[in-house]
Amino acid sequence: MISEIDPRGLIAKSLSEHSQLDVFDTEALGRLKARTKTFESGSYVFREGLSFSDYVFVISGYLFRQKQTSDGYRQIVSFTIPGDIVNPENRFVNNLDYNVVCAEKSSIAYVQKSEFELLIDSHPSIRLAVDLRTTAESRQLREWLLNIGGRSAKTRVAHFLNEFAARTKLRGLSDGLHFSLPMSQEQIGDSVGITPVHVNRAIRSFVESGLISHTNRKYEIVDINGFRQVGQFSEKFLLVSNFPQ
Amino acid sequence: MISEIDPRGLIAKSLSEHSQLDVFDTEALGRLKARTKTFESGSYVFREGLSFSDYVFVISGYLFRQKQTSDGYRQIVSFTIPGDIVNPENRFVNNLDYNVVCAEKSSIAYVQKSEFELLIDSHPSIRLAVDLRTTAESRQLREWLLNIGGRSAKTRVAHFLNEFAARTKLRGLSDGLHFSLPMSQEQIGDSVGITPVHVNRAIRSFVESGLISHTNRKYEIVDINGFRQVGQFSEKFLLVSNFPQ
DNA sequence: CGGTATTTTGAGCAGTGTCAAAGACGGTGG
DNA sequence: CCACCGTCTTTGACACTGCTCAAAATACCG
Repeated sequence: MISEIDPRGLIAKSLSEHSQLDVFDTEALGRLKARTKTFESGSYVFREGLSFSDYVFVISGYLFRQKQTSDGYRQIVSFTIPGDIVNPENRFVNNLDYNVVCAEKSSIAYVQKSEFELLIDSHPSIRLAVDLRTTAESRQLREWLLNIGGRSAKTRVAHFLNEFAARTKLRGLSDGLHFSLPMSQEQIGDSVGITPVHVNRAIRSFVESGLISHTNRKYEIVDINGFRQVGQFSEKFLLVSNFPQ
Repeated sequence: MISEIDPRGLIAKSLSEHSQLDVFDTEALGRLKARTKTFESGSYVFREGLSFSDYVFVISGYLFRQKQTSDGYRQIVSFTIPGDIVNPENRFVNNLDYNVVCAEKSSIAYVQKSEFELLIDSHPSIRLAVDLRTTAESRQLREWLLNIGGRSAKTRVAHFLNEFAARTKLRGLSDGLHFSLPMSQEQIGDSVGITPVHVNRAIRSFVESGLISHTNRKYEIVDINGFRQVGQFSEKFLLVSNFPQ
């Protein structure tokens, strides 16, 4: 099941989302020594505040970054897809301000801090690629802020589903119209700031109006233009434009 | 009024918030050649998507970074205080995904891209400081996401006011208890995702319960512990810990 | 196959939003 | 220096989105 995914290619693909990598860069990425580990659904890959030193790449599976209020509400602040770096801030700090939890059984690769940073230092375009990924993630945070702060419950859910479709397509993990989303409706709710009951009503309304179809956790976007419109979704925020202008 | 603020010292102070700068770093920062410009309240310093090339520092005044939905809602995604870099992503991209607007009359310093990057390249601790500021800003975005997604209207407003107090204190711009907040209640609402009417009710309730006092746009936090508790506020997220652990 | 977690649905309610108007403030021009 | 005007704050009444509680139906897992 996982075997069809090429970890090294995925990471290179992730890093070349916003700028070019050449063959030497890609090969160097392929030579990284990684220790891989599998986590069950729901298990914590990182705990907030604990220090670490390795870089962590997602090989397969989807993970959440999440924070909590003092009265127990859990807010999902982003999710990773295969190829993403879980802790890019590892270059600058040695702990995280969020927890990282698996949405499903996931496979994770650990790369030593020194080894990855040596790679970055010797390959300027890999360094740029990592920096651009970080910039892109900041943009995603701001878009989520706009989504949660400024849109209705239904629109938020549609935006979230559109984002998942777009990101997996960009990474070559789906065709952008058919995908299985390994998240409960409660987790979707915690991502967009509404209750699971309301997530359900939103999704059902999309199905009823013929925008998507949905069974178990498989989604098909039937009317992509209509669905994007409902979610006020534009994939512009997923793409950062690189120099030169 | 502005004359009591030392721009160069402020920028150094901003950059040394999360790591150490030595005298040589500070002096080098002081030698930066800057072109300064004054903007009126409400004017745009940057427009989303437009390309630029200079680094922009805030000398005095408060600015918003803001985005809009397609149906016109405006979400403020962060605000800057004097000493901040408005566009730190200038190192990697040449345009912004948000607009930058003055909350009040503000003074801005432009530093040439090449000059600032030369400085970064020759001063590793300045480079680290900039990277740490960027990391800190990502943390702030995630905290805002938690605030908007997971807390009640009153709690959000209290959290926002606490954050303003804490950040200005950290930068040496207030004592953390008395401050004038140059934002309308509508702008506060757009920051935390509620209507201005509701912001007003929240603030009034804080006044009535003796947590703060408030006239015009001057605030005094009377019961700091109580007010932090109401806002579920901890300033941990403002501080990133530097290596070594 | 049984037990558990998730999805789905309903009914009632609470927190926020909407609309509207009055009061306060601050800036401007005469 | 004052009167005016526009913007912001404050307040009230009411509507509605989204939440709570609860229970049934369905899917998942060992």
